[in-house]
Amino acid sequence: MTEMLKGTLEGIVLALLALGPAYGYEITARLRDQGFADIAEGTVYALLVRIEQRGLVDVEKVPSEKGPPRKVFTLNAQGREALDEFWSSWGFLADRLAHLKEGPRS
Amino acid sequence: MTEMLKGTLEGIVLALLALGPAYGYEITARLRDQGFADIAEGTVYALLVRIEQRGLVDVEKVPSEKGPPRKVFTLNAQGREALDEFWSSWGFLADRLAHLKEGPRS
DNA sequence: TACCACTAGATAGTAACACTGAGTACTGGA
DNA sequence: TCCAGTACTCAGTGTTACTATCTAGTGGTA
Repeated sequence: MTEMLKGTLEGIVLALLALGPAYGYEITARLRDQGFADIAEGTVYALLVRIEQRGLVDVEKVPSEKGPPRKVFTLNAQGREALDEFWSSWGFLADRLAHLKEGPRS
Repeated sequence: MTEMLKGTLEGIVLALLALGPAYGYEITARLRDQGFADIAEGTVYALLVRIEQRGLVDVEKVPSEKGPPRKVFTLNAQGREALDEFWSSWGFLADRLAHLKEGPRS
């Protein structure tokens, strides 16, 4: 399972960010709500650093009433493009897998 | 895309083997037929070594009319169990992703 | 004969990614 | 004072697919 997430988790986070800006801790919480209960915080933050460095998100520091300032991530144009590519790849894979699961004609 | 295959490719190969015994070269060809055009031969052989070492397949050497002897892989009980687990994990992931793609209620 | 294409498999080294585990920093309540 | 919750960071690890190269056997062809 953990291996299956590779590459996919990034797409999932991009999809979450497409719904609106969010900060790391919040994204982790949303992932848990979505059923991904056992994804480590460290994993999410590392992923966010990656997509920031690749320029897929805009970042803004926002002070928090509780705890250290939040790093709010907003999906930008490049990020939306990456998300589209992700959905395309995912669609291909899901389609192939669906064929394999029942009746592999062709 | 190549990252998204991690973990998934193993399941795909197990699913192919569930259709009947096959050897490496044949599996590579089948993958290409299935649309996975750019999967390197070396990748498939390495994967087959892994699933053999984990005891998911039975192996038999069969002489070939053309070229060196073939290593024919047959999915065994443990392999079928692993395949079931794979479909279960895949089902979960595909379900979550489908929710995310359109209308993320919950 | 010499060479090439096809079949068939093995292997060493690399990059990407998620995980573990620990740490820093700030707030408010018991 | 200590702990729980919020919020982020970082070093080190294991798995996996990729690239590139190599060995080996058969048959066809220049």
